[in-house]
Amino acid sequence: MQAEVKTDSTDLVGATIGVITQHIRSNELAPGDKLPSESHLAKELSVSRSVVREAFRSLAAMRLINLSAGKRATVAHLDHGAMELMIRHGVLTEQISVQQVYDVRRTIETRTVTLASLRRTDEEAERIRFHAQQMSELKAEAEAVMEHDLAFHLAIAKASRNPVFAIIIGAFQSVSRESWPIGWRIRTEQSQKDAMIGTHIGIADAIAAGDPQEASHLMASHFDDSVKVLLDAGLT
Amino acid sequence: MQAEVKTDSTDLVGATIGVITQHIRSNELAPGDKLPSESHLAKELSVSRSVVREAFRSLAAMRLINLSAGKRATVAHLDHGAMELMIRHGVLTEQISVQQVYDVRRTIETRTVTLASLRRTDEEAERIRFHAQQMSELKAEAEAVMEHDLAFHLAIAKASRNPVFAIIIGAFQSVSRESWPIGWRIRTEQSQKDAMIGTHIGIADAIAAGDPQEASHLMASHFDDSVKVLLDAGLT
DNA sequence: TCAACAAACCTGTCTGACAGGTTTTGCATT
DNA sequence: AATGCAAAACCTGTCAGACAGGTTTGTTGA
Repeated sequence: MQAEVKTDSTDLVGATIGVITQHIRSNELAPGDKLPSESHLAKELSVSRSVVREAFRSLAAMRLINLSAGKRATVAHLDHGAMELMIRHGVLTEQISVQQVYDVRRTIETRTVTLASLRRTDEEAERIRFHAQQMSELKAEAEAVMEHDLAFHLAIAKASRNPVFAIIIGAFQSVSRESWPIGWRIRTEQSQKDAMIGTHIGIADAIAAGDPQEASHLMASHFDDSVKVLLDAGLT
Repeated sequence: MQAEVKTDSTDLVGATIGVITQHIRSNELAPGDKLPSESHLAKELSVSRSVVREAFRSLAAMRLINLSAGKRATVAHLDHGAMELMIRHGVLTEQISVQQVYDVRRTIETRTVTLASLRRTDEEAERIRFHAQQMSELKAEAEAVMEHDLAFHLAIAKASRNPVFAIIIGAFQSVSRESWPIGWRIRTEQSQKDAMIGTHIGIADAIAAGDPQEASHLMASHFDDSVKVLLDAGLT
């Protein structure tokens, strides 16, 4: 930890953020490790506690650290929360379209499903199949189907054993949660809904069977279909 | 804008963040549009200015809004800054490996290069080729080669016309900037460096020629090679 | 030894203040 | 009436001090 914040910097908070991240780096802090208290840092850097607080808040917003009342701030585990808000903001302000999100998902998920087929543990395969089956069993309740659908895709991303994929897929959840009901409603025939759920079960089977080609092929079809459905719904 | 923050919420700042994002949404604010002033919001929500300030800071950390002294806060354009810090943090705390980042890049960039081949304007093709050529011309200066390499990949992502791809690729830059020199040093023979630069020029040509298959094939090879090189360097 | 309690510490929030930077207002001049 | 400029109003960045809770730690008494 440096003794002082650069005084020439016109941005005290920014400089303080730098000191803190540097502190994490140079002390090789791991998730869960504690950071110095606000007042301690404030004294050490000769800035007011407000400045340190705002720096902490910024880092917490990006989910780099966790804050909670009374306790010291700790280094955070990787989390998709910040990116989720970012993507949501992009869609909200019309800088990103839902179609574009789906294209990214298709690109990534044909990969995660391939990796998951190769690397999944039995528990992971079981978990993935569980969500697909729940979609089938609860098909009368749209909300429940959606949640299991989202959980299904996230479980596959996690089984890919690459946390970056899991973060990105997780970040899309909030957007997916808004577009999903539209896709469900457009599939007016029960057969269409069954087909969609069937694809999920097929993917789960392929992953369990360790068949990456079949799995990625089904995943690609699934997304092609979803994109088509959303286009039919007039969602750009 | 609501008149009051939920008082039962134990997290005033969190609630305030919610009110602000809701304000952006319900007023359909676009990038550049102004937000209310801190004191105005504080009065309206019956909280202190500190709370509003910390909420603003949080949003600014995620690059959802821009702050600058004296001016009002504005809605921000999409930006990869927040995600960049997030990924960096993940690598720093050893929750993500460089290899994993490269796998994600490979997955995404074989797609962006395909899209770029199909959608690029002439200017974009020109810009992409420019960076590849600069890599060749400045091959004595590692630093310059690296910057043009990074710019090359980002230019392709932008030419894909999907901002989400550009954000993700942009977010990896800070990590790439640290691993790149290692890959450069491992390529001890000049012929290896030339081959690597040659691949970039080949990709630029394929994009200019509108040949997505050749482009994505070359990009895949490029990443296979890079991953191999980093593995040789002992980078997990 | 162990459990309850108190002290020390920490974060969350509030108030009030002041130094600059920015925008608006209104007046004076053309 | 239009224009240019200076003052006023507004805004953010930072600071100091205060107090209500929640958390941790250490001490004391059973």
